[in-house]
Amino acid sequence: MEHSLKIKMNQKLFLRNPEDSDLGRRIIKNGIILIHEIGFEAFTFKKLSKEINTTEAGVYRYFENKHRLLLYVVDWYWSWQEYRLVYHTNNMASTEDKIKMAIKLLSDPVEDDISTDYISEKLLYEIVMAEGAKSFLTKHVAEDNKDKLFKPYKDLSQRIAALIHEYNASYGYPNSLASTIIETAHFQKFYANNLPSLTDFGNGNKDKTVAHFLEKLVFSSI
Amino acid sequence: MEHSLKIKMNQKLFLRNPEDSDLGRRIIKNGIILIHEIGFEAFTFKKLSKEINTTEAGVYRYFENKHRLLLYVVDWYWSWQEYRLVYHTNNMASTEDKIKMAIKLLSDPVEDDISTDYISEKLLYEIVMAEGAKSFLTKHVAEDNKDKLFKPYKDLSQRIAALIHEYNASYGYPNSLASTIIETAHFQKFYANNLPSLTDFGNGNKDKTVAHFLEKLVFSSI
DNA sequence: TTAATACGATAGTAATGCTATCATATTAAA
DNA sequence: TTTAATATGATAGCATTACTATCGTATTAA
Repeated sequence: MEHSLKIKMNQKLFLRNPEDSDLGRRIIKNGIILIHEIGFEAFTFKKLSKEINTTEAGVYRYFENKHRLLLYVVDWYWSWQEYRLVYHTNNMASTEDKIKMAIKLLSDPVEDDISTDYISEKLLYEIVMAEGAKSFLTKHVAEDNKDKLFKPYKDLSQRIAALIHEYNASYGYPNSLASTIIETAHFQKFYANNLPSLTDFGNGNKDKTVAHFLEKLVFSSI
Repeated sequence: MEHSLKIKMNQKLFLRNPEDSDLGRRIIKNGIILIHEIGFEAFTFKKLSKEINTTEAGVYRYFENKHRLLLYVVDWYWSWQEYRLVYHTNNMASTEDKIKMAIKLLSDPVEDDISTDYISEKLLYEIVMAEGAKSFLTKHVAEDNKDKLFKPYKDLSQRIAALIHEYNASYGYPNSLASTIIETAHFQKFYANNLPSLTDFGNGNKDKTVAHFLEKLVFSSI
């Protein structure tokens, strides 16, 4: 049996649905590759259009601007993470195990899976680590939020918050703890790669991992 | 007695030291105001030069580009926070109290203090909340790090890590916990203001604060 | 008194972030 | 099967951004 994961994306993210055409899928696929390669600041639609043999105007027909494209791929990533969480905790009895699985899925290195042929989950993971915060650190965060552009992130966070509540209903900060887990998983990885003195995940410490750090943090406090 | 706080800034941050001239101080002062007002993406040296009645070239004589100016003010902020931490924990006997003070200083609303007439700490705090991560989320983070441009942040983090180690020498993740405290304090504030469902700090919950959330988190796990 | 410097004024240039128009190929509807 | 709609390619254009360079003058330091 072939599995093919189809994530329903918010219509406000795009002008024309990139899933529906070859050009659209090339925009997503090579957009991810190019953002990963040169960084979101240096990334332009002109450069992308050259990579995929179309014109700048061709890309603009799909996305209003590069920030919307970033939101698209970041949203896709969070939806994918939520799907993975549901999938991997489906048959689990213990809430503790479910929370541990959530931490593991957010912290462990991501490998490409077969779910979508034109999206590299591994590159997406690195993009979210390095550029993810830029999707909401803008002056138009309020309008974007009204358009529900952060829903996938919130859904994931709320799902984890619900697990925390299930584990201990008297704990006072399930939502903050959930968003902290998600942010910290990605930030600590970024630090470990780029500013390692801010972490304890040196090359010598094979036993010390982001997942273990977060597990201790979470289960001590809830 | 008049106190005047002088923070020694990394020479690589600027081409000409902005502290040394009236124009330089106007660049810093109004740079902070303008970044706060329109956001770092929309901020340009041309707009800033108009505000302070100089020319674009005039600003470029002080800073290579706007990212360096952001680094300058962010570095200033972290140095100021470290200074505050040292100052406020100076006469404390208990390590626990010192850690609580660190959390408090990073989490509580910042008010302008008299330390520097041309820098608004309150605006800086909001800039760091909304734009701070952009100072290191770049493709040139490695070179910037070599130039020690993140030293103030690291110094603050290491000082907190040292307190954590002092409190419990057997705890395995003092550096990661310290950087997590700093990041989380600012991120949770940003969320509370902009994406409140990711937090538990609604207007109704006067007793629930970022400081209390972090205190519980930290002292449960160490 | 001269020499250095800081700054204002102005110009220029490549790249960015778009918008608009027109032609053509393909697909869908009548 | 003709017609109409749609998607893409090709090209142009334009305001803004992100700089760099030059020149004259006022102020300051040697």
